Amino acid sequence: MQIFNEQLLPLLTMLNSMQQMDNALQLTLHNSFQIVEVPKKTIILQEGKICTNVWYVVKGLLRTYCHIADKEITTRLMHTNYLALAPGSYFTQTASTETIQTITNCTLAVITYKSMQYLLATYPQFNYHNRLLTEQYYYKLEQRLYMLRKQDAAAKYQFFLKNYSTYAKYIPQKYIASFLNISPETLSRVRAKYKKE
Amino acid sequence: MQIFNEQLLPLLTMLNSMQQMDNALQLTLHNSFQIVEVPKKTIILQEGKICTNVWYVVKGLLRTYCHIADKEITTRLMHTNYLALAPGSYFTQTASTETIQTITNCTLAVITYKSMQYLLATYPQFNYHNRLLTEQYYYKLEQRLYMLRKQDAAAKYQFFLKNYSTYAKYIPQKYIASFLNISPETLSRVRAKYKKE
DNA sequence: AAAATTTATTGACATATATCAAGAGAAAAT
DNA sequence: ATTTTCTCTTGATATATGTCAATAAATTTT
Repeated sequence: MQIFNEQLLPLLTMLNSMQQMDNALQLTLHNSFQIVEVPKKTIILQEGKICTNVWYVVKGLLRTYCHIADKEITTRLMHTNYLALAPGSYFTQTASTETIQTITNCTLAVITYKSMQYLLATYPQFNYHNRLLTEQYYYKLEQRLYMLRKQDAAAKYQFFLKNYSTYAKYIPQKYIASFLNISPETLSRVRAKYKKE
Repeated sequence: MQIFNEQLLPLLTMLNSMQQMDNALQLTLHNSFQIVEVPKKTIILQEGKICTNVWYVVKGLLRTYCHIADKEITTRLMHTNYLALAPGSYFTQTASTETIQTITNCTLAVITYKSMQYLLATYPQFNYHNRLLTEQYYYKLEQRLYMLRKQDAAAKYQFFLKNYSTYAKYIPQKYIASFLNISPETLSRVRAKYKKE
């Protein structure tokens, strides 16, 4: 019996819960990953480069950010059990407009775009898992879009609390502010008001 | 040789360009569609219902809208060669928070969720096309999210002009305004300024 | 541990956009 | 064709949030 790396078990379990993977697929997938330890504040994908990896977050917190009108905007917050990538770049294998950076020290499982393409071509079944994952990430993206449409700063912050409360204390407020598309000062005031009540 | 409905040819061509479909898949897919004519301002999916169809837009314009803080917000604009659905509802087969409505008279090709699931289960290859489509729609969604982060109303309107110019004149301004997350009055002022220059 | 740097808070003020309202224009209904 | 309804425009005003600045707090570096 194959001994799987326990750090990959949550990922494999999640994929198997969608649809049991054939042994060959599961084994090859498992062996395609490489575990890496990354210190905090490390850039793992630089804007302008092509995203040729997917990073499965075993442990830790990351963010993606980009520049809009000269400002650094945090566009995504990624935590344990999340797949980190720059979708726009990864899907089309063109230069990324986003940078991916660790916030805390992280344990990541890396798989290359090439390995993924091999797996998808060799095990047609794997397209199913991939489609479901893409659908899930589409749904999450839609939730963030709805957040940006919310009435005011307080409502946006509530969205953050609801979805990221577990990790809230590890994320600098200026990141949260740009993620919510409000100024750090406004976020500070919203939080101050919250504490009072 | 199979005679395909010419109204479905652009869709089939597009899917084949991703990866040539086997004859059986192509034929079954083709025959799973039903062509319908829908008058303008018709609701084809009501908020609260489960989205059990995908509508391929042969001809015409549609929108999705939802309610945020008692206001009707247009969340998507869909035109010829687009796949119309309520992703959040369709993917999970739960009640939709969005309504889908025609703007103009439309010719639509309808396929049911059930047929799609059958095709995906019977022809594993089809998961590939589905994943690529989901990726494409993910990318478009991301573009709309970036739009909402733009500096001011004028920049948002520019996004609209760039992406929807062909259809602009058929879309009531109040729909455009809520799509861009600005008030109709502000949009009117932005446009007035544009005309001057 | 102390110094230096970064981040968060708080106040004062500026500003883009929302809201309200009234009239003009366009589309739909009779 | 005329009336009715809906949509768009334009002005006046309100307001939430951005910007600037100065201090406080926290984090990082030496």
